Amino acid sequence: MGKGAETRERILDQAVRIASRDGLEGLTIGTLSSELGLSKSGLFAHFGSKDELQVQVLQAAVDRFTETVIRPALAAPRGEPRIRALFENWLAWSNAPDMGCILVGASTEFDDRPGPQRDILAKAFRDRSAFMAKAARLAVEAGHFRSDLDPEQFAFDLDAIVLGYHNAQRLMRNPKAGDLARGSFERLLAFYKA
Amino acid sequence: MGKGAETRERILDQAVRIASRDGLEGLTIGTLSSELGLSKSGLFAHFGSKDELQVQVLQAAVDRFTETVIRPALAAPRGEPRIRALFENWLAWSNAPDMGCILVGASTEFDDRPGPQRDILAKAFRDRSAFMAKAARLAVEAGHFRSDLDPEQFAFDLDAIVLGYHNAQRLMRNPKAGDLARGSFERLLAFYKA
DNA sequence: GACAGAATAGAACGATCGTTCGTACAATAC
DNA sequence: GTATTGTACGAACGATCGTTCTATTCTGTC
Repeated sequence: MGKGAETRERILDQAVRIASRDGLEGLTIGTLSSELGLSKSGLFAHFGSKDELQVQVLQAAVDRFTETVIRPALAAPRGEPRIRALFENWLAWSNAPDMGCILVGASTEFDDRPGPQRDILAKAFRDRSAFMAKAARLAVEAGHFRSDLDPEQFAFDLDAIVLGYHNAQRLMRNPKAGDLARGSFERLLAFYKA
Repeated sequence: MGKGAETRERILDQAVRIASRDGLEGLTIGTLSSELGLSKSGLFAHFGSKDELQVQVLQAAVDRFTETVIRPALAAPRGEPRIRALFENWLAWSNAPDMGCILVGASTEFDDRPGPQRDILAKAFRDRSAFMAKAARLAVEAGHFRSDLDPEQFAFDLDAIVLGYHNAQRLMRNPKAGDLARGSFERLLAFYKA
């Protein structure tokens, strides 16, 4: 990896952190460069525009989500175990102060503003839904879940629980957020179990 | 109502609209004043600071939510009908282009930033949860729901469904978002029905 | 070790940010 | 009708925004 790519990674690393705290629009080239000890123009040259910086930050966040939540879940056996692993990994991600916020935050920042940022997010969320739906189908095939299960509905339900957890945990600071999310999750599983 | 209060209302009205599109931080005194045909300083004088403007915009949004979603639901009979009314009003609110976004958006903008904005949001969300929990308790008393229902869990579940709807509808533009949310809602009700 | 290209710094641009100030007009009180 | 108060404006402030230059330093190649 050349020197350029190396610092670019360092930049994105810090940028994800800032964007998770202040949102993607709150991420500023000035503060980002000064926190990294770089010059504004030096940092800017890596991306060419703020839009491109935002796009790359988003892509980095999406990649990390895949690496942290999705991929480890694939190590668990198909069916219910994999779905449980996915859920727990996801809760942990959502709780991480440096990253949990960025995708949810960006999704509300850009859901009404067309552009590449929105496109990346929409694709990432649709992919995630598709992954959950597929995991549900595999659970049906494995005999863990009822065969009349609607995979898309299952994906929606699971997504909603994690969003609810995020809100209860981060905004309301509800100490029972984890218990409530798991309660909801167990009811979901109980309903679909074969 | 004096002239001052009148323009202040006009300002907040437009401000809620802008904040719903661009977020509370994206709401700018310059654009807000120019969209209203006012001078920056004239508008500014009504609030004294951007923080205070944000606080009043948030409070206005919370009040409108109460007026649009909560109060009409209270007109429905206690128990299941009231809960159904609440749910449908809430979905409609979430879909309104001018307002549905502002509370959800602001909650992710400020969930990691202490201050009066966060306080207002956290209180509003906790109050809403408490209202849902109480509605669930009334449904138990009315004999519509099982007596072993956990009101707090019910409130979490309902909250999560609407958040999931919001995300599926606004970001993913999933045309089935309404069906999915209602499917989830019916499963919730079926589970708790006496 | 000279050289080409990439990587970074520095200064400056116009625009816009939130905010302050002094002033002018409008409404209200006496 | 005058005095007082409330309401809005215009100009300007310093700070910061994203961006564009030019110049300098560093990196890797023959």
